[in-house]
Amino acid sequence: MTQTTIPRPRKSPVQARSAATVDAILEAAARILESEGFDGYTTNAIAKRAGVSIGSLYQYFPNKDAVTAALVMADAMQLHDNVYAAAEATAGQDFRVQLNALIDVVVAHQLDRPALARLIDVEEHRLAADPELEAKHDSVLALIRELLVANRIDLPFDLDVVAKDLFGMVHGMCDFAGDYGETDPDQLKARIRHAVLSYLGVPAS
Amino acid sequence: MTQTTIPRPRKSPVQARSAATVDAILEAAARILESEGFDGYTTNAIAKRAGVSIGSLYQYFPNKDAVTAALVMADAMQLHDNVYAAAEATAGQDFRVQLNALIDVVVAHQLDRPALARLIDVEEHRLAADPELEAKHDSVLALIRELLVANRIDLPFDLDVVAKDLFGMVHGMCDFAGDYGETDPDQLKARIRHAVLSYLGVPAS
DNA sequence: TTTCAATATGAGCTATTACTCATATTTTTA
DNA sequence: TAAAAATATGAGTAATAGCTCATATTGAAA
Repeated sequence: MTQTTIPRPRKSPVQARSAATVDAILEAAARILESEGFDGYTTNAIAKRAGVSIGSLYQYFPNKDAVTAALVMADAMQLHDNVYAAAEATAGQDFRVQLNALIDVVVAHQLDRPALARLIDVEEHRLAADPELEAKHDSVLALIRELLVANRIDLPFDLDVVAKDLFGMVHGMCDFAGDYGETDPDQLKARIRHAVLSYLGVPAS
Repeated sequence: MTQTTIPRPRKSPVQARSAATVDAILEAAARILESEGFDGYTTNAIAKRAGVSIGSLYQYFPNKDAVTAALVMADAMQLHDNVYAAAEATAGQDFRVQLNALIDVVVAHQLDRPALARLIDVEEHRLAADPELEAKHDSVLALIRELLVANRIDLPFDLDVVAKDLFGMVHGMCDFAGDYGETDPDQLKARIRHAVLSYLGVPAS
């Protein structure tokens, strides 16, 4: 059964081998979710694929949801870090360049392992809200907002919700493209850029 | 356990009372998914909430996935019918009016029971592809495409993918709005209209 | 080297859940 | 009204999944 309590690691690994165990568990969990979906996503299967015993899994995670929560958090951190790296790499450049860099990161994040990304989204909703996770999300949205403010984007909407809209748009378009087996990511990216730029009222080039 | 075989009703109800039983089961399934999520979504719980025995449930559905598939299909048909009704009601009117009518339908469909809509989406992916279901989806997309063609929308993209993009955008924006607890649907609708119209290059009014 | 903490193991317990089936009740048909 | 078909019942079964715990092994500290 799934718990509703906030899942936290039971103990922190101090030696190198236990850190490797935790990593292996998370990677195995991701791969199972990706290849089997929720059906095959059992703690015994995760431990087996990770090459560790079920007992070891429960040494570092109090329950199954804790494994999932760690997976969700790792995913959020990766997106966060990539977004910030892209922003830094394009700082001071043309607005469109900056925006494209961000779009590239988000699209890549969604298209890299589409099935996994989708299931992580689902689990994110099911699990109790984790303040640390929310902070990562808010941080990403804040970055986008700042970019809009700095470039004097003027819309009849609050820029906070505009940032969310952009994120939602990109998300939704990626999901649908995946659903319909779109293969060319560049085509998709071009349309997403078009959608974002036109929403913001920025001339294409 | 979940089956991967295509779920089909075991037998069709012929008397009125059994049709009522089937309806009660599907409504109960929807309500449980909505209020408890996947955790509480068990066949025994569905039967109980529907006020029928577990045996009755399995008279009309060969397995649990068949219940879910029926739920998914009902949802798709509702959207399909509403979209076509809206198109018919605004036929011949201004393009923006027609488009707004469609947007209203899709947004309403997504916001009416947001948690349910989301979980139905998830199940839709997990279940084996049902040709009848795909046909409903394609039919909706085709309607949108026709609307674009009839109004000579000219974009550097194939109108097939444009229709999907629009759907994805609306979907994603609704989901995100729900996530962040947006309460005013009119505000959201205004932004979605803006997003769609600007993507299509149609002046606002 | 000895001691102790950290880590790893996996058989097995408990609870849950999808699903069956023998039986009972209701409705239709003849 | 009698027979047959349709529908409803729910205790029970088999399988599975989350999780524990007594024990073993490995590494660090003294």
